[in-house]
Amino acid sequence: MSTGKRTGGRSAVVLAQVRHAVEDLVKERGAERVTIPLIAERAGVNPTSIYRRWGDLPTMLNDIATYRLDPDRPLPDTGEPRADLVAWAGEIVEHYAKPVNAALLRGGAAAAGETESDCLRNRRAEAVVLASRSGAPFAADDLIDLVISPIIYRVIFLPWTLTPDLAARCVDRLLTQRTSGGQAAGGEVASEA
Amino acid sequence: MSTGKRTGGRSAVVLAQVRHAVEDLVKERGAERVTIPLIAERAGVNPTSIYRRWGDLPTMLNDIATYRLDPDRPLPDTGEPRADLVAWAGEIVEHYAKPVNAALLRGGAAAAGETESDCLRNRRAEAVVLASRSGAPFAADDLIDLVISPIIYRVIFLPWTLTPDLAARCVDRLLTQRTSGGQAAGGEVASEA
DNA sequence: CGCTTAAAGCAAAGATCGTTGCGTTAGGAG
DNA sequence: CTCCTAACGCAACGATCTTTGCTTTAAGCG
Repeated sequence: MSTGKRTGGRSAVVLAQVRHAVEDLVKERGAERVTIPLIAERAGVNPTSIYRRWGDLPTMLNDIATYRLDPDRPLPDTGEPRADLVAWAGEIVEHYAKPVNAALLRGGAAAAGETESDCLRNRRAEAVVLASRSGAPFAADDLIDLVISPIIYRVIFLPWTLTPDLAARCVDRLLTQRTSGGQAAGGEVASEA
Repeated sequence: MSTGKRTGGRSAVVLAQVRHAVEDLVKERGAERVTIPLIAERAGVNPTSIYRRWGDLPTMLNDIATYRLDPDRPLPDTGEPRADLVAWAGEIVEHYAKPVNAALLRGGAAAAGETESDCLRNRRAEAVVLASRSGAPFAADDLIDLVISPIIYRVIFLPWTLTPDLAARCVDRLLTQRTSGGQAAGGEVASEA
Protein backbone atom coordinates (compact mmCIF):
# COMPACT_ATOMS: atom_id res chain seq x y z
CA MET A 1 0.00 0.00 0.00
CA SER A 2 2.67 2.39 -1.00
CA THR A 3 0.66 5.58 -1.30
CA GLY A 4 -2.87 4.77 -0.37
CA LYS A 5 -4.07 7.44 -2.79
CA ARG A 6 -6.08 6.51 -5.84
CA THR A 7 -5.02 8.13 -9.02
CA GLY A 8 -6.56 6.18 -11.88
CA GLY A 9 -9.98 5.27 -13.16
CA ARG A 10 -12.99 6.97 -11.70
CA SER A 11 -11.17 9.53 -9.63
CA ALA A 12 -9.25 10.69 -12.65
CA VAL A 13 -12.40 10.91 -14.71
CA VAL A 14 -14.18 12.97 -12.10
CA LEU A 15 -11.21 15.26 -11.78
CA ALA A 16 -11.11 15.80 -15.52
CA GLN A 17 -14.83 16.48 -15.67
CA VAL A 18 -14.60 18.97 -12.85
CA ARG A 19 -11.67 20.78 -14.45
CA HIS A 20 -13.54 20.99 -17.67
CA ALA A 21 -16.62 22.36 -15.98
CA VAL A 22 -14.61 24.91 -14.03
CA GLU A 23 -12.94 26.18 -17.16
CA ASP A 24 -16.23 26.43 -18.99
CA LEU A 25 -18.00 28.26 -16.22
CA VAL A 26 -15.14 30.54 -15.32
CA LYS A 27 -14.87 31.51 -18.95
CA GLU A 28 -18.52 32.30 -19.41
CA ARG A 29 -19.33 33.86 -16.04
CA GLY A 30 -16.04 35.04 -14.57
CA ALA A 31 -14.30 33.51 -11.60
CA GLU A 32 -16.31 35.52 -9.12
CA ARG A 33 -19.70 34.25 -10.22
CA VAL A 34 -18.91 30.58 -10.09
CA THR A 35 -20.08 28.34 -7.29
CA ILE A 36 -19.36 24.77 -6.36
CA PRO A 37 -22.90 23.45 -6.86
CA LEU A 38 -22.87 25.04 -10.28
CA ILE A 39 -19.65 23.32 -11.20
CA ALA A 40 -20.87 20.01 -9.85
CA GLU A 41 -23.99 20.14 -11.95
CA ARG A 42 -22.10 21.03 -15.11
CA ALA A 43 -19.59 18.28 -14.46
CA GLY A 44 -22.26 15.71 -13.76
CA VAL A 45 -20.71 15.12 -10.39
CA ASN A 46 -22.00 15.30 -6.87
CA PRO A 47 -21.21 18.57 -5.06
CA THR A 48 -20.11 16.58 -2.05
CA SER A 49 -17.22 15.14 -3.97
CA ILE A 50 -15.93 18.59 -4.71
CA TYR A 51 -16.32 19.82 -1.17
CA ARG A 52 -14.49 16.81 0.13
CA ARG A 53 -11.65 17.03 -2.30
CA TRP A 54 -10.93 20.75 -2.19
CA GLY A 55 -12.75 22.17 0.77
CA ASP A 56 -13.72 25.47 -0.75
CA LEU A 57 -13.86 27.42 -3.96
CA PRO A 58 -10.75 29.62 -3.72
CA THR A 59 -8.64 26.58 -2.95
CA MET A 60 -10.01 24.72 -5.92
CA LEU A 61 -9.61 27.61 -8.31
CA ASN A 62 -6.05 28.20 -7.23
CA ASP A 63 -5.28 24.52 -7.52
CA ILE A 64 -6.70 24.16 -10.99
CA ALA A 65 -5.07 27.38 -12.16
CA THR A 66 -1.74 26.14 -10.84
CA TYR A 67 -1.51 22.81 -12.55
CA ARG A 68 -2.92 23.82 -15.88
CA LEU A 69 0.20 24.90 -17.74
CA ASP A 70 2.72 22.39 -16.56
CA PRO A 71 3.50 19.39 -14.53
CA ASP A 72 7.17 19.25 -15.39
CA ARG A 73 7.41 20.55 -18.87
CA PRO A 74 11.04 21.09 -19.89
CA LEU A 75 12.39 24.61 -20.18
CA PRO A 76 13.70 25.61 -23.58
CA ASP A 77 17.45 25.06 -23.64
CA THR A 78 19.00 25.45 -27.02
CA GLY A 79 22.09 27.16 -25.72
CA GLU A 80 20.91 30.37 -27.34
CA PRO A 81 19.81 32.49 -24.34
CA ARG A 82 17.64 34.99 -26.13
CA ALA A 83 15.80 32.35 -28.10
CA ASP A 84 15.25 30.29 -24.97
CA LEU A 85 13.83 33.23 -23.09
CA VAL A 86 11.55 34.26 -25.91
CA ALA A 87 10.30 30.72 -26.25
CA TRP A 88 9.66 30.48 -22.54
CA ALA A 89 7.89 33.82 -22.29
CA GLY A 90 6.00 33.04 -25.48
CA GLU A 91 4.62 29.88 -23.94
CA ILE A 92 3.27 31.89 -21.06
CA VAL A 93 1.71 34.52 -23.29
CA GLU A 94 0.17 31.91 -25.52
CA HIS A 95 -1.21 30.02 -22.59
CA TYR A 96 -2.86 33.00 -20.96
CA ALA A 97 -4.07 34.41 -24.24
CA LYS A 98 -6.82 31.82 -23.97
CA PRO A 99 -9.71 33.40 -22.08
CA VAL A 100 -10.18 30.29 -20.01
CA ASN A 101 -6.74 30.43 -18.55
CA ALA A 102 -6.86 34.17 -18.07
CA ALA A 103 -10.06 33.88 -16.09
CA LEU A 104 -8.53 31.15 -13.98
CA LEU A 105 -5.54 33.33 -13.32
CA ARG A 106 -7.81 36.10 -12.09
CA GLY A 107 -9.43 33.65 -9.75
CA GLY A 108 -6.01 32.57 -8.57
CA ALA A 109 -5.02 36.18 -8.04
CA ALA A 110 -7.92 36.63 -5.68
CA ALA A 111 -6.67 33.70 -3.63
CA ALA A 112 -3.05 34.86 -3.62
CA GLY A 113 -1.49 36.98 -0.95
CA GLU A 114 0.01 35.89 2.31
CA THR A 115 1.26 32.53 1.21
CA GLU A 116 3.74 31.70 -1.55
CA SER A 117 1.60 28.87 -2.86
CA ASP A 118 -0.13 30.91 -5.47
CA CYS A 119 -0.78 29.74 -8.98
CA LEU A 120 2.33 31.40 -10.44
CA ARG A 121 4.90 29.92 -8.12
CA ASN A 122 6.00 27.46 -10.77
CA ARG A 123 6.67 30.29 -13.14
CA ARG A 124 8.86 32.03 -10.60
CA ALA A 125 10.74 28.83 -9.96
CA GLU A 126 11.43 28.63 -13.66
CA ALA A 127 12.69 32.20 -13.59
CA VAL A 128 15.20 31.25 -10.95
CA VAL A 129 16.47 28.40 -13.10
CA LEU A 130 16.76 30.59 -16.17
CA ALA A 131 18.55 33.34 -14.29
CA SER A 132 21.06 30.95 -12.79
CA ARG A 133 22.22 29.57 -16.10
CA SER A 134 25.86 30.40 -16.59
CA GLY A 135 26.42 33.79 -18.12
CA ALA A 136 22.91 35.08 -17.73
CA PRO A 137 23.28 38.87 -17.43
CA PHE A 138 20.21 39.28 -15.26
CA ALA A 139 18.83 38.19 -11.92
CA ALA A 140 15.65 36.28 -11.24
CA ASP A 141 14.13 39.49 -9.95
CA ASP A 142 14.78 41.17 -13.28
CA LEU A 143 13.02 38.35 -15.03
CA ILE A 144 10.06 38.84 -12.73
CA ASP A 145 9.92 42.61 -13.13
CA LEU A 146 10.63 42.81 -16.84
CA VAL A 147 9.06 39.70 -18.30
CA ILE A 148 6.61 37.96 -16.00
CA SER A 149 5.03 41.08 -14.55
CA PRO A 150 4.12 42.86 -17.79
CA ILE A 151 2.67 39.68 -19.22
CA ILE A 152 0.65 38.84 -16.16
CA TYR A 153 -0.55 42.41 -15.68
CA ARG A 154 -1.86 42.51 -19.21
CA VAL A 155 -3.45 39.10 -18.89
CA ILE A 156 -5.39 40.16 -15.84
CA PHE A 157 -6.29 43.75 -16.63
CA LEU A 158 -5.75 44.29 -20.35
CA PRO A 159 -6.19 40.92 -22.03
CA TRP A 160 -7.03 42.47 -25.39
CA THR A 161 -3.54 43.98 -25.60
CA LEU A 162 -1.85 40.59 -25.59
CA THR A 163 0.03 40.31 -28.85
CA PRO A 164 2.36 37.59 -30.10
CA ASP A 165 5.31 39.95 -30.00
CA LEU A 166 4.92 40.83 -26.33
CA ALA A 167 7.25 38.07 -25.23
CA ALA A 168 10.04 39.22 -27.52
CA ARG A 169 9.57 42.87 -26.53
CA CYS A 170 9.92 42.04 -22.86
CA VAL A 171 12.92 39.79 -23.35
CA ASP A 172 14.65 42.46 -25.41
CA ARG A 173 14.14 44.99 -22.69
CA LEU A 174 15.62 42.54 -20.24
CA LEU A 175 18.70 41.82 -22.32
CA THR A 176 19.44 45.39 -23.38
CA GLN A 177 19.17 46.89 -19.92
CA ARG A 178 22.33 48.10 -18.34
CA THR A 179 23.16 45.67 -15.60
CA SER A 180 23.42 48.68 -13.36
CA GLY A 181 24.79 47.82 -9.98
CA GLY A 182 22.37 44.97 -9.58
CA GLN A 183 22.63 41.27 -10.40
CA ALA A 184 23.49 40.68 -6.78
CA ALA A 185 19.88 41.11 -5.81
CA GLY A 186 18.62 37.89 -7.34
CA GLY A 187 17.13 34.83 -5.77
CA GLU A 188 15.72 36.47 -2.73
CA VAL A 189 12.26 36.07 -4.03
CA ALA A 190 11.55 32.55 -5.15
CA SER A 191 13.91 30.71 -2.91
CA GLU A 192 11.58 27.76 -2.61
CA ALA A 193 12.61 26.25 -5.91
CA MET B 1 -34.22 68.71 -9.67
CA SER B 2 -30.96 68.92 -11.51
CA THR B 3 -29.51 65.53 -10.76
CA GLY B 4 -32.07 63.64 -8.75
CA LYS B 5 -29.23 61.83 -6.99
CA ARG B 6 -28.63 62.35 -3.31
CA THR B 7 -25.04 62.81 -2.38
CA GLY B 8 -24.94 64.27 1.09
CA GLY B 9 -26.08 63.42 4.57
CA ARG B 10 -27.22 59.95 5.33
CA SER B 11 -26.31 58.38 2.02
CA ALA B 12 -22.77 59.63 2.37
CA VAL B 13 -22.54 58.35 5.91
CA VAL B 14 -23.77 54.91 4.92
CA LEU B 15 -21.34 54.81 2.04
CA ALA B 16 -18.47 55.69 4.32
CA GLN B 17 -19.49 53.11 6.89
CA VAL B 18 -19.76 50.44 4.23
CA ARG B 19 -16.35 51.28 2.80
CA HIS B 20 -14.85 51.12 6.21
CA ALA B 21 -16.45 47.77 6.91
CA VAL B 22 -15.34 46.34 3.59
CA GLU B 23 -11.77 47.37 4.21
CA ASP B 24 -11.78 45.89 7.67
CA LEU B 25 -13.25 42.60 6.62
CA VAL B 26 -11.23 42.23 3.47
CA LYS B 27 -8.13 42.84 5.51
CA GLU B 28 -8.92 40.29 8.17
CA ARG B 29 -10.55 37.57 6.06
CA GLY B 30 -9.40 38.08 2.48
CA ALA B 31 -11.57 39.27 -0.36
CA GLU B 32 -12.81 35.78 -1.11
CA ARG B 33 -14.33 35.17 2.29
CA VAL B 34 -16.29 38.35 2.59
CA THR B 35 -20.04 38.42 2.14
CA ILE B 36 -22.56 41.20 1.88
CA PRO B 37 -24.53 40.37 5.04
CA LEU B 38 -21.23 40.32 6.89
CA ILE B 39 -20.32 43.75 5.64
CA ALA B 40 -23.75 45.09 6.41
CA GLU B 41 -23.58 43.92 9.99
CA ARG B 42 -20.13 45.36 10.53
CA ALA B 43 -21.20 48.64 8.98
CA GLY B 44 -24.35 48.82 11.06
CA VAL B 45 -26.34 49.02 7.87
CA ASN B 46 -29.13 46.96 6.41
CA PRO B 47 -28.00 44.36 3.83
CA THR B 48 -30.79 45.47 1.55
CA SER B 49 -29.19 48.85 1.14
CA ILE B 50 -26.03 47.24 -0.15
CA TYR B 51 -27.82 44.93 -2.52
CA ARG B 52 -29.79 47.81 -3.92
CA ARG B 53 -26.84 50.09 -4.36
CA TRP B 54 -24.30 47.69 -5.86
CA GLY B 55 -26.17 44.59 -6.92
CA ASP B 56 -23.54 42.07 -6.01
CA LEU B 57 -20.24 41.60 -4.27
CA PRO B 58 -17.76 41.66 -7.17
CA THR B 59 -19.25 44.90 -8.42
CA MET B 60 -18.98 46.47 -5.01
CA LEU B 61 -15.42 45.32 -4.41
CA ASN B 62 -14.29 46.61 -7.76
CA ASP B 63 -16.03 49.90 -7.17
CA ILE B 64 -14.51 50.45 -3.76
CA ALA B 65 -11.07 49.36 -4.95
CA THR B 66 -11.32 51.85 -7.79
CA TYR B 67 -12.10 55.00 -5.90
CA ARG B 68 -9.88 54.41 -2.93
CA LEU B 69 -6.62 56.03 -3.97
CA ASP B 70 -7.86 59.12 -5.70
CA PRO B 71 -10.74 61.10 -6.95
CA ASP B 72 -8.71 63.75 -8.69
CA ARG B 73 -5.48 63.91 -6.82
CA PRO B 74 -2.93 66.03 -8.67
CA LEU B 75 0.00 64.31 -10.36
CA PRO B 76 3.43 65.36 -9.19
CA ASP B 77 4.71 68.06 -11.52
CA THR B 78 7.89 69.69 -10.35
CA GLY B 79 9.38 69.90 -13.84
CA GLU B 80 11.92 67.31 -12.80
CA PRO B 81 10.76 64.19 -14.71
CA ARG B 82 12.56 61.55 -12.74
CA ALA B 83 11.50 62.96 -9.41
CA ASP B 84 7.91 63.24 -10.60
CA LEU B 85 7.86 59.66 -11.78
CA VAL B 86 9.40 58.33 -8.61
CA ALA B 87 6.93 60.29 -6.52
CA TRP B 88 4.02 58.99 -8.57
CA ALA B 89 5.16 55.37 -8.50
CA GLY B 90 6.01 55.73 -4.84
CA GLU B 91 2.46 56.78 -4.06
CA ILE B 92 1.20 53.63 -5.70
CA VAL B 93 3.64 51.39 -3.87
CA GLU B 94 2.89 53.04 -0.57
CA HIS B 95 -0.82 52.75 -1.12
CA TYR B 96 -0.78 49.05 -1.97
CA ALA B 97 1.76 48.24 0.69
CA LYS B 98 -1.17 48.43 3.08
CA PRO B 99 -2.69 44.95 3.31
CA VAL B 100 -6.18 46.40 3.08
CA ASN B 101 -5.60 47.92 -0.29
CA ALA B 102 -3.69 44.91 -1.57
CA ALA B 103 -6.57 42.63 -0.66
CA LEU B 104 -8.99 44.97 -2.37
CA LEU B 105 -6.83 44.95 -5.45
CA ARG B 106 -6.91 41.17 -5.53
CA GLY B 107 -10.67 41.31 -5.35
CA GLY B 108 -10.68 43.83 -8.16
CA ALA B 109 -8.41 41.60 -10.21
CA ALA B 110 -10.93 38.81 -9.99
CA ALA B 111 -13.59 41.13 -11.35
CA ALA B 112 -11.40 42.47 -14.16
CA GLY B 113 -11.30 41.09 -17.63
CA GLU B 114 -13.30 41.89 -20.69
CA THR B 115 -14.15 45.46 -19.83
CA GLU B 116 -11.84 48.39 -19.29
CA SER B 117 -13.62 49.47 -16.16
CA ASP B 118 -11.30 47.72 -13.79
CA CYS B 119 -9.94 49.22 -10.64
CA LEU B 120 -6.64 50.32 -12.20
CA ARG B 121 -8.01 52.30 -15.07
CA ASN B 122 -7.29 55.57 -13.31
CA ARG B 123 -3.67 54.57 -12.95
CA ARG B 124 -3.36 53.89 -16.64
CA ALA B 125 -4.97 57.21 -17.44
CA GLU B 126 -2.31 58.86 -15.30
CA ALA B 127 0.36 56.96 -17.21
CA VAL B 128 -0.92 58.45 -20.44
CA VAL B 129 -0.70 61.94 -19.00
CA LEU B 130 2.82 61.39 -17.73
CA ALA B 131 4.00 59.90 -21.01
CA SER B 132 2.60 62.75 -23.02
CA ARG B 133 4.49 65.44 -21.17
CA SER B 134 6.86 67.16 -23.51
CA GLY B 135 10.17 65.45 -23.79
CA ALA B 136 9.22 62.25 -22.08
CA PRO B 137 11.51 59.61 -23.58
CA PHE B 138 8.99 56.81 -23.12
CA ALA B 139 5.51 55.81 -24.16
CA ALA B 140 2.55 55.10 -21.95
CA ASP B 141 2.99 51.41 -22.72
CA ASP B 142 6.53 51.53 -21.38
CA LEU B 143 5.23 53.04 -18.18
CA ILE B 144 2.74 50.22 -17.90
CA ASP B 145 5.26 47.48 -18.62
CA LEU B 146 8.16 48.83 -16.61
CA VAL B 147 6.56 50.59 -13.67
CA ILE B 148 2.93 49.71 -13.11
CA SER B 149 3.20 46.02 -13.93
CA PRO B 150 6.08 45.10 -11.62
CA ILE B 151 4.47 46.98 -8.77
CA ILE B 152 1.06 45.46 -9.25
CA TYR B 153 2.41 41.98 -9.80
CA ARG B 154 4.30 42.12 -6.54
CA VAL B 155 1.34 43.57 -4.70
CA ILE B 156 -0.88 40.72 -5.79
CA PHE B 157 1.47 37.75 -5.69
CA LEU B 158 4.52 38.77 -3.65
CA PRO B 159 3.40 41.47 -1.23
CA TRP B 160 6.23 40.78 1.19
CA THR B 161 8.76 41.85 -1.45
CA LEU B 162 7.40 45.38 -1.63
CA THR B 163 10.21 47.66 -0.58
CA PRO B 164 10.35 51.46 -0.51
CA ASP B 165 12.98 51.51 -3.25
CA LEU B 166 10.90 49.55 -5.73
CA ALA B 167 9.45 52.70 -7.26
CA ALA B 168 12.88 54.21 -7.91
CA ARG B 169 14.25 50.95 -9.31
CA CYS B 170 11.41 50.71 -11.80
CA VAL B 171 11.64 54.32 -12.84
CA ASP B 172 15.37 54.03 -13.36
CA ARG B 173 14.90 51.05 -15.59
CA LEU B 174 12.38 53.06 -17.56
CA LEU B 175 14.64 56.06 -17.99
CA THR B 176 17.84 54.18 -18.76
CA GLN B 177 16.34 51.90 -21.34
CA ARG B 178 17.44 52.45 -24.88
CA THR B 179 14.45 53.95 -26.63
CA SER B 180 15.01 51.28 -29.20
CA GLY B 181 12.85 51.74 -32.24
CA GLY B 182 9.83 52.24 -30.07
CA GLN B 183 8.22 55.37 -28.63
CA ALA B 184 5.75 55.32 -31.53
CA ALA B 185 3.85 52.51 -29.89
CA GLY B 186 2.29 54.54 -27.10
CA GLY B 187 -1.26 55.42 -26.32
CA GLU B 188 -2.89 52.45 -27.91
CA VAL B 189 -3.78 51.05 -24.58
CA ALA B 190 -5.47 53.51 -22.34
CA SER B 191 -7.11 55.72 -24.89
CA GLU B 192 -10.09 56.40 -22.67
CA ALA B 193 -8.32 59.08 -20.69
C1' DC C 1 -41.34 75.72 5.69
C1' DG C 2 -43.69 72.18 3.20
C1' DC C 3 -43.45 68.79 -0.94
C1' DT C 4 -41.52 65.33 -3.47
C1' DT C 5 -39.07 61.35 -3.83
C1' DA C 6 -34.27 59.08 -3.44
C1' DA C 7 -32.45 56.13 -0.42
C1' DA C 8 -32.50 53.47 3.94
C1' DG C 9 -34.79 50.25 7.22
C1' DC C 10 -37.64 46.26 8.24
C1' DA C 11 -39.51 41.68 7.83
C1' DA C 12 -40.63 37.55 5.67
C1' DA C 13 -40.36 34.32 1.96
C1' DG C 14 -37.53 31.83 -1.29
C1' DA C 15 -33.31 30.22 -3.15
C1' DT C 16 -28.73 28.52 -2.62
C1' DC C 17 -24.99 26.92 -0.25
C1' DG C 18 -22.16 23.88 2.84
C1' DT C 19 -22.22 19.95 6.08
C1' DT C 20 -22.88 15.38 7.68
C1' DG C 21 -24.10 10.43 8.00
C1' DC C 22 -24.54 6.44 5.51
C1' DG C 23 -24.70 3.29 1.64
C1' DT C 24 -22.44 2.08 -2.93
C1' DT C 25 -18.84 1.67 -6.39
C1' DA C 26 -14.49 0.42 -7.91
C1' DG C 27 -8.95 0.89 -7.57
C1' DG C 28 -5.09 -1.55 -6.02
C1' DA C 29 -2.58 -4.98 -3.31
C1' DG C 30 -2.09 -9.76 -2.13
C1' DC D 1 -10.23 -13.69 -7.59
C1' DT D 2 -10.96 -11.56 -3.13
C1' DC D 3 -10.51 -8.28 0.35
C1' DC D 4 -9.88 -3.62 1.93
C1' DT D 5 -10.86 0.92 1.71
C1' DA D 6 -10.48 5.44 -0.94
C1' DA D 7 -13.51 8.07 -3.29
C1' DC D 8 -18.08 8.89 -5.07
C1' DG D 9 -23.32 9.27 -4.82
C1' DC D 10 -27.42 10.25 -2.24
C1' DA D 11 -30.45 12.58 0.88
C1' DA D 12 -31.65 15.51 4.45
C1' DC D 13 -30.65 19.23 7.48
C1' DG D 14 -29.16 23.75 9.04
C1' DA D 15 -27.11 27.97 7.88
C1' DT D 16 -26.57 31.67 4.94
C1' DC D 17 -27.52 34.47 1.36
C1' DT D 18 -30.72 37.17 -1.85
C1' DT D 19 -34.97 39.01 -3.21
C1' DT D 20 -39.24 41.51 -2.65
C1' DG D 21 -43.06 44.47 -0.93
C1' DC D 22 -43.90 47.88 2.21
C1' DT D 23 -42.82 51.57 5.62
C1' DT D 24 -39.95 55.28 7.31
C1' DT D 25 -36.46 58.84 7.02
C1' DA D 26 -34.41 62.88 5.26
C1' DA D 27 -31.99 65.55 0.92
C1' DG D 28 -32.91 68.96 -2.34
C1' DC D 29 -36.05 72.20 -4.38
C1' DG D 30 -39.55 75.81 -4.69
